[in-house]
Amino acid sequence: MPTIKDVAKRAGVSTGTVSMVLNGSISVKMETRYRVLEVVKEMGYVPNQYARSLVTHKKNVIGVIRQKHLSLSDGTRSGYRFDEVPDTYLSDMLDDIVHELSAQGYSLLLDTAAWTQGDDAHSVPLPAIAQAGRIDGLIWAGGFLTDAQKEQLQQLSIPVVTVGSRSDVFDFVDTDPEEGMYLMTRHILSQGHRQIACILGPATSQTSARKQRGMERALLEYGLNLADIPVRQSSYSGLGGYHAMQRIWESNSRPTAVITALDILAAGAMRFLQEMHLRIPQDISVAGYEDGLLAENMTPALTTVCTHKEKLGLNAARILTHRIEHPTAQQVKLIIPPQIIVRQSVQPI
Amino acid sequence: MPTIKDVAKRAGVSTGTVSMVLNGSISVKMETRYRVLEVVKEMGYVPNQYARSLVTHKKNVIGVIRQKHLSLSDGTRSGYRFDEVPDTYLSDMLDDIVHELSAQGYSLLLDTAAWTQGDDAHSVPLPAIAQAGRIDGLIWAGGFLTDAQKEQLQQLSIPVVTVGSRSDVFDFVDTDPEEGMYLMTRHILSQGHRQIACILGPATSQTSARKQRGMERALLEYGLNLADIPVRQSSYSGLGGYHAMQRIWESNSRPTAVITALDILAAGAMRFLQEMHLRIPQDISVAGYEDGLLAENMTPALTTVCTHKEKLGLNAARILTHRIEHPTAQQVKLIIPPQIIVRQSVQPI
DNA sequence: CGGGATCATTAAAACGTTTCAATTATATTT
DNA sequence: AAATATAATTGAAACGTTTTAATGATCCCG
Repeated sequence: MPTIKDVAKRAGVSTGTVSMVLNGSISVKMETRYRVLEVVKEMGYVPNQYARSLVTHKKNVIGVIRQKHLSLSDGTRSGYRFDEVPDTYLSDMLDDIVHELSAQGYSLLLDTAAWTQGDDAHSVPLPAIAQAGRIDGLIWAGGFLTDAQKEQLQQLSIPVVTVGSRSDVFDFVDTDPEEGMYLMTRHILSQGHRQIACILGPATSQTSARKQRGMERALLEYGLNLADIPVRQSSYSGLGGYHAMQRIWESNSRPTAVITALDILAAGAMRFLQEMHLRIPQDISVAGYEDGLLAENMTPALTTVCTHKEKLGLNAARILTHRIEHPTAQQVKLIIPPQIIVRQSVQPI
Repeated sequence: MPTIKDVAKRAGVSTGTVSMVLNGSISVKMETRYRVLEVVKEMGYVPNQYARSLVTHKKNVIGVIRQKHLSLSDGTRSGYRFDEVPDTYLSDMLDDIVHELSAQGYSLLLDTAAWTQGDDAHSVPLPAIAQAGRIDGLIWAGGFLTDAQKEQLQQLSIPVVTVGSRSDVFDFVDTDPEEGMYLMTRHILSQGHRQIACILGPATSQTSARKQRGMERALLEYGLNLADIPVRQSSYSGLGGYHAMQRIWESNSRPTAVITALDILAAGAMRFLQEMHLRIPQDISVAGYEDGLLAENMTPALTTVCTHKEKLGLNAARILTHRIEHPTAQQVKLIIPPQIIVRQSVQPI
């Protein structure tokens, strides 16, 4: 692997000159510029990023941290503590983040902050990628930040953007769960449904709580009260949705529409309902939330709320690189509006 | 951000000593060791990885490249060229790769090799992460390697492991599409089905071709011939599956079982069949392939082939780190056996 | 043709580590 | 107590870049 010295020697110039050629400095004669470029190509020389960043303090790397909430009890993916961000969340955005960042000349260092149920927020160190000045900026896709985490991140003194949760100090881009659920509930109500049931996420989920608020708002507009309709909480899994629906059913509620906090909950609920020989949507309507792969491919196709996750990723990347160049700009707070996607699982009564 | 010099000065020793303490060298007095460690903690010193790697040539970073096949024609995700690896492929493994690597002290640099339909394999450079000695090893999740790509990778002269495709020079871990499809076809046949239809992936997909071979093998064992049953090719999407099923139907085939090359194709096919008012599995059985989120959450739950993608990721990481420590060991060829997952969408005739 | 300007190039320091030969401190033996 | 062996520490070079002050060319104009 040739170094800049090899190139310099072969081209008969100093390393400084080579460096200037490669960094596009203006004051180098055309003639030598071409000669150097020639040699560079010939030897297949590529500058060593690490050596470079040692002197420039520019790393051209940004870090992405997702947080994973491991439940001590079962070790499966279903047990969350603060599960703002279901597992698929980051995966969907990663593509766009990578793409946007690499277009801007950044590479992406990925790590997971594992978080076990017993852990005190203080005792969880940031992943190694955030340490030791390896990155120019950080995308935090780890859900709600505890105070301890916030402080840790601030001490890195690099730009941070939070995606999928909000922050009072960092730039963020987030969805709007309250609004999304408000829209969906209103949609259902506008179709004439009044006997409504609801399956939310686990009690610890902030997102779920926000969705509940949105739902309540819509209900009130129609003169209904959240307290009057059956609401069940469930872990974010198909089975959870199934059981939640079962419990609703066994409490003798006979809703004409079920609103869920996630597509996968809707899928579980639908399974139960179909086992009860109900037809969807003729006998009962079911709504999802998220608009992932599941929603458009199941039968009947799911009427759901699209959160536009691709936009989250893209924007997080853009905001971050912008912030790196403008460290003192005002905090950016971007909220991507949700959108109702009407498919087949919801029908007027 | 304190450097090793700061620590050395404060602890009243030389930088060499601090370095030795931190790297666990044996010949340093307990007393000074403690003093140094004290100061390190006190100042929150973390060694600069890049400076370190400059001298040790150890980067503690491994690269992951996924390949993305953009179709010029439509720009959507449905148009692949060599779509060995559907988009979700890497996402599912990434979790395990990250986890395993970080357990071994490595970080993960992620990049995408975008590949547009017009491109000549020669003209596509490797992503930046692979260049300039930034990584100790590379996980290639990019599908089938062209000769040009193979050569490029070899020139990096770092260990490479290929996941989801096989190679004659690099270590690889792969699924066994032929075997999986063989098992599924046999399963279907053993349930008494003889009128079978099949929906494969696009013609350019090597994986799909391998599945076809497996299917053929099973058919032959039962005295059937691939030529006698309706086979359609489709892009890997729900809509593709839908249309493929439609074409089969309109050719007046009336199979009792449909075998598909991917869960999402099965989902599309099922939608069409349900629109024809057929009940699954009572009237017709449908089998998937992959066992992703979709399979277990749709209704009826999909009988499918599990490819154990988590194992792919985990093993790719392990093989790579092992190879880094034993550069001369024999080529590792790991094939993860597929497994039939019986759910509800297939029923004896 | 001499003398400033301007342009092009270089040499050396700096970035933050590790490593190793050389040095100094400490323990052991006679 | 001197001589030797061993343990602990240091100083400086090296890794591959960029950057800047200084030097060396080249140009233009009177």
